[in-house]
Amino acid sequence: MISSDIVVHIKSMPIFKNLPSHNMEQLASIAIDQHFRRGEIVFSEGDKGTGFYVVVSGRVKIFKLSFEGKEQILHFFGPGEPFGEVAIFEGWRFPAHAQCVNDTRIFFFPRDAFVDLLKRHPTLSLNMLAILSMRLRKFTHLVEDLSLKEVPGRLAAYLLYLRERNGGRSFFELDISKSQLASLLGTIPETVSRIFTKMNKQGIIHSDGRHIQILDAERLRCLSEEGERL
Amino acid sequence: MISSDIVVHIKSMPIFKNLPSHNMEQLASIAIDQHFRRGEIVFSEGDKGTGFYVVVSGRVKIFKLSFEGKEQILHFFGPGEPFGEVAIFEGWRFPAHAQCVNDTRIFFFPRDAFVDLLKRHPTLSLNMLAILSMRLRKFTHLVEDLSLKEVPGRLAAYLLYLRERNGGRSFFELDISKSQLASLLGTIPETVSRIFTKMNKQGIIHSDGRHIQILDAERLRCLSEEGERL
DNA sequence: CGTGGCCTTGATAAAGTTCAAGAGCCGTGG
DNA sequence: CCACGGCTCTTGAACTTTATCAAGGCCACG
Repeated sequence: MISSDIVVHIKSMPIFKNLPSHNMEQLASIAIDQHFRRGEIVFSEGDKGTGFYVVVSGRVKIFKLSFEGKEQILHFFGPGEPFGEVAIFEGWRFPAHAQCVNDTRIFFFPRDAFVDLLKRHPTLSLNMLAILSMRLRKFTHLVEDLSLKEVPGRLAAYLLYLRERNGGRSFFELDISKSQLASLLGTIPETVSRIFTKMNKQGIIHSDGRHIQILDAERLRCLSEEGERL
Repeated sequence: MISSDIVVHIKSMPIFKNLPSHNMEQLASIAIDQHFRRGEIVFSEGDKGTGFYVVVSGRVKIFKLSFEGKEQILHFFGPGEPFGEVAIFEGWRFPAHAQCVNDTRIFFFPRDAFVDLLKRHPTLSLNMLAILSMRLRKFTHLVEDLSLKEVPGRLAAYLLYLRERNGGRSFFELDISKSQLASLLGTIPETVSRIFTKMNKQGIIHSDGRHIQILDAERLRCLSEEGERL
């Protein structure tokens, strides 16, 4: 007897959208319910991947580390988002680290049972293809940012993204610490701090701790899209 | 009557590996044979994608441009390699530009017919998933390089990669111009040139034009993996 | 033999990182 | 309730890396 709780969660996951109900139950029967504390590692770069994960609640960050310990965050994943799929289709080893940012609940789907299901359900494959495509698109953006924009431009883009994610409201909260933000933007906390200060002084934003208010969205757009200088 | 030439090429493409023969013919019947001159654009960022492409011969580069015109190359694709797939599974628009580096022959596969085939052939879906996964892995590397390594480290990594690709021989040729190499490494030709000069002076490599000989592979490894300085 | 492309080299400037110090904040425990 | 230690964040100054600008060399091709 499968916990109906698990089925309910699975039904709400975009990756399993449009699947017939009995498949949801199959999935529930292979899912392994896992709980992690804030800071715990789900997997490390190079680990063998024997399946993939979907976040139920909480948040996971995927990141790379340099020799000196500098961190580059590749993604944050929240409820409903899958991660670790690359290792099941190709290469077998995880290309980066995964760590829980909060206390987090995760379903783990073992590879073989899942691939079986994929073979029998084209819908599921197409969902998966769409997810990987979306991720590729995101990476394309990240590469563009890292190589073609300077840090103020990346920060500006991120603030505009946050505004969008908050329904277009110009007043919102940072959902991550500034150090994590630095790591996401491919820089260090000091640099982020200095840029925040400058943006405040120039009246582009008003920020206090994690509270951000965008005062001059047009200016942010110029910074992010046209390489304008601070 | 389908040109048997097309079928032959399709059969040799990894993406269609393990497909039954009659599907190869179906594919051949929907493939559109295209020819481009060196320098021609296949598609531009933002264009609507109505299908995807596979290189038959020649070479295509996928890249992003900054406002000031700086170029970041994301991939080079050669014979047998598909590109432009992201737009058919998600988002509809190409996230980057595609341009032919040489005179190039390409097969174009229209979206709908291809998705049809995907739905009926799990093998094809799994091939596709593997390809997208490989690409994600490559991007992970690219992001790591751009954000976590300095330019000498990236160049070192690229030289070691070239050596590997040449069956481990320490003497080989650059397959792209140094300007293109700069663009691939996320920097500018001047910087690449200076680093080559330094590596030569330090006896790490011996290079003359496009001919490269690796003299101290261990040193290259340190540069690329341990952040050692030139 | 001249012209255009690509590559090299040097001087200079900008952006970002490192190092170091200190401010603000919060939960714990005396 | 206050003091303490441990965070994260901020700020300043020196330094490193890389980009920019400018000039000149090399070579292939017409």
